[in-house]
Amino acid sequence: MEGHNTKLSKQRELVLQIVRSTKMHPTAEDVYYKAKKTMPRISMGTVYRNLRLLSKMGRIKEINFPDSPTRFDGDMRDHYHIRCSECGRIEDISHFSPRAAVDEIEKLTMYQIHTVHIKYEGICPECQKKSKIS
Amino acid sequence: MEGHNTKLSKQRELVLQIVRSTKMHPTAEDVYYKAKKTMPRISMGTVYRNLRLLSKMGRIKEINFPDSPTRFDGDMRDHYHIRCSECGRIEDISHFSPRAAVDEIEKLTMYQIHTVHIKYEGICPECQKKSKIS
DNA sequence: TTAATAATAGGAACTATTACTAATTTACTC
DNA sequence: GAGTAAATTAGTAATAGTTCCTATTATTAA
Repeated sequence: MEGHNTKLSKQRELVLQIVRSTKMHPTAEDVYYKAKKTMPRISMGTVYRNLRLLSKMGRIKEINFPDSPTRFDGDMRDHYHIRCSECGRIEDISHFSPRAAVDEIEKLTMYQIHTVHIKYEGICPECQKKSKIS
Repeated sequence: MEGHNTKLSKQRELVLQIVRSTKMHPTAEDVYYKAKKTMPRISMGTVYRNLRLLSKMGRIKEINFPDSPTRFDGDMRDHYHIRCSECGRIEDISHFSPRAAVDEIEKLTMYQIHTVHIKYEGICPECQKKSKIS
């Protein structure tokens, strides 16, 4: 996997810059239309491929909420997200650790929270064994 | 929205029972094939529609991880999920509050955790206003 | 029992995403 | 710098997951 200093193709650079320069948590489509303003011939496939790669490179984050397309976030600092189940907007939550009580987050954001999703991702014991062997 | 005591159609009842009777966090497809064993003529559309409805009724939960189809969980008790990024399996985490340190969860599960997703869902201030007016 | 309502099976349609391919760009070597 | 290999692209076709549509069937209420 390429490091943070690897030179990126023009298209990849543009995609990264677009995702980084907004707090709107854009979808792939959003990124595509913004990119077209600078590079009218860029293709959707290129946008998707680069979003995927940048995400694997650890330079942007994917945000998946149910029933909506994947969104992307260029802010790699530790923070969480809150979505309005009515209008679908996604906003950042900062300055609070995951330990913050839901009450506190409600006060901070003025949202009426009804669901908390907490998910961990990692490598399970069996797969850890497998990768040691191979 | 119907309550917990509303009588469900046979198909809806079956879908609910299948999701409840496993800890495998099945996909819609999984549910469909299990359902066919009891009701060979049940259709995919029916399975999807009922999963969606049951989820909206608050009788089952949806689990969305990136790059994989939606999974369903009939266990409505407070608990969290952990996915292996290698093999994709999803397991439950119980007995720990969201406050549990990642370290503790690693010890408990033997996973090597590399990502924590925390998401809140609720209704934003603007939408709260809107629903008061209408 | 009839009329209204809800739910179904089956299949078509849709949306988000990925895969394919020929052409282009970039990087590497002499 | 020219030649060659490797990476990336644009454009398009294909796919997977999910939702929608329609005619039919089941359920409920009067």
